Amino acid sequence: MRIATWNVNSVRARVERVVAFAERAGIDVLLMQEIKCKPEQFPFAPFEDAGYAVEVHGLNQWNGVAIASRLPMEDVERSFPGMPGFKKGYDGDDAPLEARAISALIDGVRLWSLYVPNGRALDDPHYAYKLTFLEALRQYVVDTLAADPDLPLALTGDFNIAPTDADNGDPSIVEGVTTHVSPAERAAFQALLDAGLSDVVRPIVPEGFTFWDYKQLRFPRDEGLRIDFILGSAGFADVVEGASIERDERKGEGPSDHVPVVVDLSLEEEDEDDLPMIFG
DNA sequence: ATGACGGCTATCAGCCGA
Repeated sequence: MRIATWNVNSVRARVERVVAFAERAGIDVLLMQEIKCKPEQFPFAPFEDAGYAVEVHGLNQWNGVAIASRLPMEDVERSFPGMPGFKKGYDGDDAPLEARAISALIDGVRLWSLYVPNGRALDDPHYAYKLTFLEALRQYVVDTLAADPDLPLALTGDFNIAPTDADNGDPSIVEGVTTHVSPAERAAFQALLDAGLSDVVRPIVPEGFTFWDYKQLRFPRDEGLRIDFILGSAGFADVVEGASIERDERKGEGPSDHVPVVVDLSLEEEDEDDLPMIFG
């Protein structure tokens, strides 16, 4: 099974690019973030024509997550237990939820497509929301793995954190000045790992960014950030047999500012591509 | 070229993104 996570920065603006990539790369499950639309606005037809069913969680023009799969999706969940909400003028507990998390069980693997809040600025309420969101996510992982320690579980998506200095090549992102690199954000990311997850891509792809700002020639200068991850439980990491960061998807006409991150899993059931061509 | 930001709507200005 080949999965990919991708912040597409509006699925309507580049649906042809997104579906073409999924087909060309042989993606079985595409976990999308920032679809920027409601379900009734989602361009289902190009996905369905390519053999993908799609589960969508979108409330308005902001955020939005979806999963396109050509394998059966079971037990779809929207938002994770304990996920906080956010809205200007509301405080803490009664703020409505945003569309930042969707999950499905596919071939026994619990996959999440997550769009972690940006944070905006260190003194912005959105920054506190980001840290609360990450702590709730950590608690979800702890509870889920306590109930089922062997579960193949993966958190995929845009975490909006550059965990190490090597993950920050953008000179406008500075510790003490901007979000994405603060000690508190990095500690929250580390706490997810301490809860029983590991970055399954980094051991295979040790270098490289997943995002380059549209501004300031960031891509040609390779001044990007590594902020999109696939974090897997032990039961997930054990079946990872390959990974890639699809840097070429930042090139050409109308790219997203993020590129896909891909992982290959070796699951017993799925061997069609490896069998000899006995039927011609 | 990988080249100076792009997507959205309560649109032609303002918000959001990282």
